[in-house]
Amino acid sequence: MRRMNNENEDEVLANDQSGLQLNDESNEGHGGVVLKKGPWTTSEDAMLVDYVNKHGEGNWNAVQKYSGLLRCGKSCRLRWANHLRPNLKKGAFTAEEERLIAELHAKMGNKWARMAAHLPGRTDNEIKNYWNTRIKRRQRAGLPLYPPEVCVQAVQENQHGRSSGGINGGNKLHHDFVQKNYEIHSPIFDGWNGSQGILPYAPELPDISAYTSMLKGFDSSDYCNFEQLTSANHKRLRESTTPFIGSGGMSTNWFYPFDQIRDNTSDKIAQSFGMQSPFDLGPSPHSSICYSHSLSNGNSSTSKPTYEAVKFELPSLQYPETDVGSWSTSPPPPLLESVDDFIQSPMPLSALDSDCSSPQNSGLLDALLYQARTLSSSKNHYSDKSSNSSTATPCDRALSSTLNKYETDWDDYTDTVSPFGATSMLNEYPAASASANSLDERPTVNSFNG
DNA sequence: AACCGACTCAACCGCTAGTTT
DNA sequence: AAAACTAGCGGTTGAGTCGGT
Repeated sequence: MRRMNNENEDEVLANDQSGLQLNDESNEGHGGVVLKKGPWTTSEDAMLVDYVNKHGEGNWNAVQKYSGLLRCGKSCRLRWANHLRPNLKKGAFTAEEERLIAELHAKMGNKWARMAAHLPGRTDNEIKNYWNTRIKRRQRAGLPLYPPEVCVQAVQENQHGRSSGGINGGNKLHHDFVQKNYEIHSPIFDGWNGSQGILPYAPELPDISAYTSMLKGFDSSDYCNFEQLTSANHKRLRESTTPFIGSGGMSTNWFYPFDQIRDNTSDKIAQSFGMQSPFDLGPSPHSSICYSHSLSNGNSSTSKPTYEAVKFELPSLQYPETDVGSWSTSPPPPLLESVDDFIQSPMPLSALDSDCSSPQNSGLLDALLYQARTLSSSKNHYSDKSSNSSTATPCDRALSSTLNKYETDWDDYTDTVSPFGATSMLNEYPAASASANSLDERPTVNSFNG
């Protein structure tokens, strides 16, 4: 296919004008012409380029009529956009591009076209493929999706946005950033029901007030019809249902069992991996920033009654970007849209703030900060090893501590000999460990068994 | 050498939003 | 206002390739 040389492509075309999905009755063009599907040949490319040169882009449905191509307009547009248009950059992504993609994805989510707009010469399809591949690799290896600098930057930008106030001064983190780095699963997203009672540990759930603070302004009635939501919007919801390791049983095994890390040493490890409440900014909340960990425990014995509500409501935290102006004052849009936009809501780079649509009700960071405040004001048995600037608020200190520790842990995490590194987690997750030695994952070196 | 599983990526499909009639 | 059309987006699929056994 893509590596098929041009000669072979033309051969295919010559030998098989009627083959290769050509006779799909459902693909008739104008005048009942059967449209071709499948790989493009060089001659088809030439025809398309010729057409575009003469008529310009757009009006793709006319291509077939005027160029003689037996392709639907859609196919032509795609071929042009992804392969034929000038200034396309081919080849592997550079490190800078990869960093930018991660950064963009942290803020935009699966908005491939928007991301492509920030990566000259790259196509949405290319970025999408890259990201999906990256997701697979990193998930298999038990690595966080986003590099630490992206997490830190995102958090800092968010914090900055908050401090600068204004209606757009809130969350710039995308749901995927939240979900994949905080691993806040929703039953919508991860088949929570099937996992109830499965997880071997029962993380303390954050005070629901953290969430309610995120949700303030939301009409509770928006959350009442979950069943309809899930069925009606099944396809769209999958967008955020990035399959995690063990997602067959869901995220059940995504983390090594909490029970196994109860001694002092392993407690630290657990904290490093954010085994506490993902919003727990106490011991090592930082780790929840980029280390995936599941909230979808479903262990009812420890889950607060509100937990389910949390899980239900989380996807509804963002409004459609068109609603930015009314973010702080208007009731939320219908849940369906809320969920969809939560999943897909664009969170443009701060440097590209023109379309910044961050709501005041910021969600993740608010929850983080709220929890930080809560924890700071309560007795903190890890209290204040961090520098306590006289001006810093407890919240700031907690966040600062979070970020610092997070960076440290990232180093540990990427340190293959570190007992706090990925190795330990992978060893607790054989499936991940078994296949973790590829590409950007570091090989597992040793095991750590607490 | 053959097999097999993982990976990559081009292309397709379904859907939605915007525009035109 | 509604229907039809068009463009674009994001998810998914499947064929080819690669690397390990």
